[in-house]
Amino acid sequence: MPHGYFDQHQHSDINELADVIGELLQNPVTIEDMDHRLLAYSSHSESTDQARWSTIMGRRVPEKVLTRLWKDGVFQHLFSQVDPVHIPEKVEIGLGQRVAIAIRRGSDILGYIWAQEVNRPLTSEDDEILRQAAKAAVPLFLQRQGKRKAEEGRRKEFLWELLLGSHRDESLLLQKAAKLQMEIPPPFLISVVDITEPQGEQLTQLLYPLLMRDKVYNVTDGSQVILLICSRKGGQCNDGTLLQLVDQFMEEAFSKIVDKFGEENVFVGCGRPVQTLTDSRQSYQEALQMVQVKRQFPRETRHLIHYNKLGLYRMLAHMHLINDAQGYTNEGLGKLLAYDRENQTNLMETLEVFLDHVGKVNVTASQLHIHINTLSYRLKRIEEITGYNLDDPNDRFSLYADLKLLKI
Amino acid sequence: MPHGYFDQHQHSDINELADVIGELLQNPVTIEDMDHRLLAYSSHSESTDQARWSTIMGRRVPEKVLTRLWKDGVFQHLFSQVDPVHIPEKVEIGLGQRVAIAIRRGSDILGYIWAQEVNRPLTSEDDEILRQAAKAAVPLFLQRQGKRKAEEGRRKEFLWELLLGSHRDESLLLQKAAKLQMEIPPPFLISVVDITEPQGEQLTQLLYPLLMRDKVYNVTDGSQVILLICSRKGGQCNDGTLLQLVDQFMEEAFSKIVDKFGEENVFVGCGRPVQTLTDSRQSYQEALQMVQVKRQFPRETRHLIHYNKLGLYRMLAHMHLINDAQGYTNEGLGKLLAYDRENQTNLMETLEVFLDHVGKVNVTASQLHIHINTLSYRLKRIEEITGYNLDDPNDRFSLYADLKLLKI
DNA sequence: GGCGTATTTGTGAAAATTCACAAATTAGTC
DNA sequence: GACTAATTTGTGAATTTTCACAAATACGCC
Repeated sequence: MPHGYFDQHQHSDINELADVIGELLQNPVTIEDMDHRLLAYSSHSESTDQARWSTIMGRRVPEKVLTRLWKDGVFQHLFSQVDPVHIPEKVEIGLGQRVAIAIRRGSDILGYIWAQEVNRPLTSEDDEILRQAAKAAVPLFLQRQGKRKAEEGRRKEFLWELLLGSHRDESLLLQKAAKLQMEIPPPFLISVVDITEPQGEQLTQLLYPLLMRDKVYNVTDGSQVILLICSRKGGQCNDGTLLQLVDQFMEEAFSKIVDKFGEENVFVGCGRPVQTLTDSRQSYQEALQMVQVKRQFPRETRHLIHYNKLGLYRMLAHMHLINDAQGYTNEGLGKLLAYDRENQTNLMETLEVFLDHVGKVNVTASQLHIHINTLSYRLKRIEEITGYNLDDPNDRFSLYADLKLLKI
Repeated sequence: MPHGYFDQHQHSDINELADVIGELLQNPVTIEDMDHRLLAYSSHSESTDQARWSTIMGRRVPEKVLTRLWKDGVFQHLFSQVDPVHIPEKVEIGLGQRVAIAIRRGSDILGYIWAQEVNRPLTSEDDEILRQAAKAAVPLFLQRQGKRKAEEGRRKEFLWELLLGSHRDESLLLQKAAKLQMEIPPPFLISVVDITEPQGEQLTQLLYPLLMRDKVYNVTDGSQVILLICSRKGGQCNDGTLLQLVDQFMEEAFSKIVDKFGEENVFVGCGRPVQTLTDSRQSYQEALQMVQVKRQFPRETRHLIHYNKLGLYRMLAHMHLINDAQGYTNEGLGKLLAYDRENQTNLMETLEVFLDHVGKVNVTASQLHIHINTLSYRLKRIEEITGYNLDDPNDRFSLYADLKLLKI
């Protein structure tokens, strides 16, 4: 019957626990939460490896190490079993030989304990120590989680306040943010991720690793997840680098979500970068507008992420209103539509594909599965019927805009 | 000393005068105003030619006859001399041999008297009769002109009312129009002709023959002439045929004006066709907007006449407002502008010419007098600097629109 | 002056576009 | 079924576009 290593006292401090484990194993120990942020590390040992050093300095496991361990299937092991996992040395990422165990409650993983093997190799006896250590850590994690939950609630409340309120007093908002320990160095922006079918909560879970890695705050609203994104290193970040960062973030996030839900169900939009918390609302509105536009024009706006590059689609709603007010209709397109209806042709589609491919005939023809001469014939026909000249930039613009407007 | 043929009585009626001349000359006589509208014709004679017959039936000299007489220099003769002009037969236009004289007061020409030579040839004695007849006609013309002036004044007043007032009661307007004998069968439209330098009055004079031929009412406002244009045959005219008619009218008018003042000084715009007098204002506003836009974008809108085909330029002012309100700027173009400034390049111009020629590289290159590979290099550079993709329709339209917006 | 970078021009080959013309196909009408 | 008109596809040649690569030129900087 095994010894009860952690029976004597309830550990009130997680660092204390780390020290106790370290002493028992006679090796350096670190404890991380589920997002690999450093929670505690044993203090007594002097010798360590590059990976542990970086983790402590950065208060988080380096990305490089994490991705490598993912690739090597270490985490998959940790997820699927209760026992410690022995990991051989991986020189390329500065990771010495070590043992890891997941801290779990039921099927949930709360965090990890890592033990190096620098002073002595770890035996199966040590595995038992780690098993018990993982159990002993659970109450500490739950306690921590409780605090965090409450704080998260207040943070989310504040985020909604930023998104919806129309504020005047920037300094008041800054104070609130500071009280909630939310660092939001400008510039930042608001992004909306909208999924047709699943609940936002599921989405958040999916994105969780990403949300943690970059400086992102989030709230959920029905099928939407709303993100506030800023750079970790505030000072050196201008609008351009923020957009780059978001691009990168979205690329990863998007592929994850699309894998799960299918591209046609996912809509992502970002408002413009803003400098003040007061302007959060503006950025949020823009992100919302983007999502709406992308639902209406999924194909045309598929590759768009940033509000500033919405181009025509930024104007479309306004143009629709103006046209309504003026009683404007594009007579050429009207005639074309009538012609299509009367003759069961599809000149309208032909025109749209043509315009969507900036007038490249071979691309258009192959897209429509027609002979290139057929296309050329149809285009001539379209010019005759509409009275527009496809070689005139303004006529092209009119047709493109009015064509898209017809879809509203 | 010559006989005073018309001394005995003041002719109160112009038809009476025509009959007296006809009897003296023993030949058919017609009297026309300066615009060749029939005012009177002698009644006694039975034999006549095709030209006279058409003139009487159409209450105006046929266009065919007029243009031929212009070409043959007959009118030039009539303008430059006080004596009658003898005109040989012109079979092709059904014009028999005749004599014509201008009715003048000082240097102004008020109208014409025509005498055919069907019953007997006209001698120099008859020329004297015509000279005296022309003199005798002057008071009748002045009297007529006086009436017309007053009526014209009331008509112009009414036109301004249509253009500027915001009316509710269509039937009231119709009544007024009827009282002024202004037939305005719908559809009609308002057009504005704007000349940079000369006074509108001069312009009206230049256009006078055209104004008379088609159903056009006009008023002058500073450097602008405002026209209300409708079809003579109201019932059969729909919007499309009206636009065609206007095209034709403008083609002729435009060439006349451009010949005189140079293309860069002339701006013509037409509002949309409307069905009710109440809507005149709308059409007028559109015509005004067109003229304004054409001043701002003379090259781009040179060939545009109808409001409905303004395309992008119809939206530009609105878009400008929206952008201002949103604080939107096209960052790509901003970068390009900065780049041009720092490196004394002209990528901006390159881009504009490229877009103005719907992406045809050879046209663009020749327009810019550069090698085609230079152009291709610059375009690649433009894409790099702006971050826009010239093969993306939305990007293209954004650049096109925002480029033109920069000029406002 | 020399150096490196940005820009322009040249060459040539593959691919795409334009155009005219002919043949085949389709659809509607009598 | 035969006829007509509209549409589609095919062929071929002249022109244009695209692309890669090399050489020449321009410009700022040390």
